Amino acid sequence: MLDIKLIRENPDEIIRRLQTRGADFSVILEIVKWDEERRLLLTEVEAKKNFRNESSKRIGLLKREGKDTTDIMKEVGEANDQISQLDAKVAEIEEKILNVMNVLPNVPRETIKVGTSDTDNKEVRRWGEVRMFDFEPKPHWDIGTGLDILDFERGAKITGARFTVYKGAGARLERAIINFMLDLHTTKHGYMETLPPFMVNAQSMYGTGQLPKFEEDLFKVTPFDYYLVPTAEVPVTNMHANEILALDQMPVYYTAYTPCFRAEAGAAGRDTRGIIRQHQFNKVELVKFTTPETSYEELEKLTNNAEEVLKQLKLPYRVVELCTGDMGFSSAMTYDIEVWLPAFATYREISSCSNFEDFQARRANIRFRREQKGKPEYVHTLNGSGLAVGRTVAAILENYQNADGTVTVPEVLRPYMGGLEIIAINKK
RNA sequence: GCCGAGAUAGUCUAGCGGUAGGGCGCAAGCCUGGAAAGCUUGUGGGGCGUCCGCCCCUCGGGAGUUCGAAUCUCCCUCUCGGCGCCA
Repeated sequence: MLDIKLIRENPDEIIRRLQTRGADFSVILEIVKWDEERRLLLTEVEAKKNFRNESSKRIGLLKREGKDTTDIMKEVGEANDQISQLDAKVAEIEEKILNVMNVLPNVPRETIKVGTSDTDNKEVRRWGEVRMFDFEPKPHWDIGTGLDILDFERGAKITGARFTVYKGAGARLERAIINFMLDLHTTKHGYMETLPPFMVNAQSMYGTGQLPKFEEDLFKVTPFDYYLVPTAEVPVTNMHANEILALDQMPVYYTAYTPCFRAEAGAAGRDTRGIIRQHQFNKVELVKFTTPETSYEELEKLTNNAEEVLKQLKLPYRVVELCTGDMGFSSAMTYDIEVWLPAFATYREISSCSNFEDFQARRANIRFRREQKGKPEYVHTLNGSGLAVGRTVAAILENYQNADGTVTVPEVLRPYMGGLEIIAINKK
């Protein structure tokens, strides 16, 4: 949610910056008109309410004295009719404003490169040596089925397309990665581990910006008003909804493992093979609540924390800064971390780290106080994947594959795999 | 799922048809050599305004009754206790 005061004061500036996302936002000018109309009506109806309050007090006094109140009650009755009409008009305008405000994306930070798609993204840095194979590297789905650690057919049988069964060392590898990431972030990077609900209510989805605009991307748990989480960002950010944080407890760092559920509406035909794009996948998420003046510094640190996972796994990656046209709805600035996948011969997104500034905080009403008596201000919220677990498995299978079809286990994961060094075909 | 009790400002609590009172916390002022204590004032959201102020809203959410609702009626949500079911 954008600040209506900013829109009121500088509509042209807001329009200009929003339009770098590649859509038309002249509706902002409508909002400004409605907002002015709303305030005029408010002044009018509040004067009438003042009359009603004063009159009601007098009626009380007059009745106590046993005097006649017929005339004044008639006046209040008329005022009441006008009040209910004006109130209805105000509510109508407010709804109109809110309906538009709810689907307005965040304003990109001033420094973000203007562009229309991922081809305009700016590469910030690269890390690691891309491995040269002396054999033809196989895609992770061939490696996974060859070792019988990924079972796509049974996943489809049990549930449907884009669901996969992990078996034996594959299941253990997934679990090992989760534990490794959580341990790294909690012991080295200062995050508090949380294990939130995997379903949230509509209010929480609104708070982080998934609703009302992106309902078709979510799994709804009928007949409840609950949704399966598409990312731990939703439950963890909403942990502090409607709260006022104390300055001395900030910045707040949380990490959380959750499965993520995405309908992937509109993704038909893309990444249909393998585990790159699933309806259900695991992710370890990093979430921060910061003051406005430190949020961009915290974004750098958060991104570095996610990169550290890839460094320790010795997986080559690059970091790109998303252009205005490629950024998510709620974000003001986003870094994507892309891991090298040999079979695709390209870098693929494995983490997305964003600063939402006060966009989510305003929707979810998350504030902090600088001083005991000070006015509450909105916090800045940030999050990033640290990392997507399924895609990490895919990256390990492809980058660590051997000519005989086996896969070497990255050193840092071996303690989590009972010392296993090589994943060979499942014996049972 | 059933029965009961609750939800009041940062926090605790009173009020149960006349427009939110008190305690604590916090802040400012007075007092003081300085503090504590004490006393006074303030404490959420919004609107209007020549910055002095004025007004509206807010008692879990919504609808209704009334000149007037924290208070009465109905619906819903959540919390706590008991019973039932259950990994």
